[in-house]
Amino acid sequence: MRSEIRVIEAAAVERRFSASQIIVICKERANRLFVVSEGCLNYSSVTDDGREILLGRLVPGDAFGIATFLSEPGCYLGTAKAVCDTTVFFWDYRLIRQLATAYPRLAENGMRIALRSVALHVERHVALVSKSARERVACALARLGTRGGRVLPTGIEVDIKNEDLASLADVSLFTASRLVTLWERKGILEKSRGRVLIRSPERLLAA
Amino acid sequence: MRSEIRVIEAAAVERRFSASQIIVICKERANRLFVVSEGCLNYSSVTDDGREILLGRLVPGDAFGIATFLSEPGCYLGTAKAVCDTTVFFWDYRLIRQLATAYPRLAENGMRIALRSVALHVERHVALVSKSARERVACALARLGTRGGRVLPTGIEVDIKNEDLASLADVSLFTASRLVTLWERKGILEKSRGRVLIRSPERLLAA
DNA sequence: CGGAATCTTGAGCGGCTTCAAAACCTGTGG
DNA sequence: CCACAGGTTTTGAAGCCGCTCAAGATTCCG
Repeated sequence: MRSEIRVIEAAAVERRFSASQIIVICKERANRLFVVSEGCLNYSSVTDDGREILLGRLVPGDAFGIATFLSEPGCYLGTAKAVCDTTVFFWDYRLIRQLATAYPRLAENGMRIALRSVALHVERHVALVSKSARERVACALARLGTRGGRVLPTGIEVDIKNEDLASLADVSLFTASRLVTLWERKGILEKSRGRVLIRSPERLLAA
Repeated sequence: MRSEIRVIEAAAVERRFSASQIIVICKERANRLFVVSEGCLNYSSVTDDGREILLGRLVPGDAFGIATFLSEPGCYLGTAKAVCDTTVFFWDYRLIRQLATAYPRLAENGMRIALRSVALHVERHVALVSKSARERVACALARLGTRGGRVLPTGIEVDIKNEDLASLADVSLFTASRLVTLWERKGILEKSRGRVLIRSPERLLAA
């Protein structure tokens, strides 16, 4: 089991992407499995009229390209774009299939990731239908903080533009901006271009 | 391969549910894998304030309880309730785990189902954010027609209440009703209590 | 310094939702 | 066979949340 991991790790290729570089494109054939190692990236789909919809923010430990586990490979469900300098590991399709048959626990992990993804989407859907814009933005910010936020003595720092935050919470850029400045006035957080410092996650969610 | 299917089928238990009976409950431990054999059922989650959100309409061939494929079993993501008289096959957790290790193709099918589910949720999410209520209801109705609709000489018949249609399209009951009566006036469909007869799916989607 | 991103702020409006009430359909039991 | 009760559907009127649009302010970087 320990040795399994060593073999799989040894087979990985490491690649570095700089900010705003694109790693995979939505709807293209999924011929690689990726795992984020460092940095973070936006995973997004697009509407018919070309607007970008953030499906999620991927941080170290997150994977995409799970469709590589299937015998007839599917497609990437989103476009992955590096937010900051980011390194990923990847495995080619053939390789993943071999490893997955050799080590069934690998395939099971893929399944676990896929199911968690379904659960997240269901949760987001329910929130979108039943919660207010304010709650959704607060929740999105808080989640960004707990996943991939830098812990500073003064609070939790997150790299996010208002536009991306808006898309994550399914809200217009303007309402996101208004909410953030409102919270800043209340001292719940501090905002600067492309970054948010969350001083009090509790008060954020309580609002 | 042929024999695999026979073994798996032989291990299944068949069960009949009558209309509006509940088969599994949201968030309970997933200790069975189900496949719909006949009839149809609603798969739904709930909001904090108790409103029901339809995640999907399951028809023969559809499965739920995929979390049984994991070594530590997860939960059902929704409550399954029979819409009409419905029969399902199911396998207990232990059994599925044994079958899945004996026949890797079974586990792969589970993965395929999970990934399709993610894709469907992404599609619905994008539609919810970018399309109008009218388009979403039309699309939901059309999908109901192509999956599990009865083909009649005069059109495609679907068993659906306005309330359920509304929830599937993420629209209030009232706007769903208004749209359906509008389309009825135009001759695109006919509505009666709990049933819709789609005369022209093309004109429905074109609207 | 200039230009490009990003962010703020205000005003107006519109698509849906909400609420209320009435009409309708369907099966049930007297 | 009729009346009634339950669930379902229709319709209207009112209102609001969040979006759109426009313009300006701010920050960043080459």
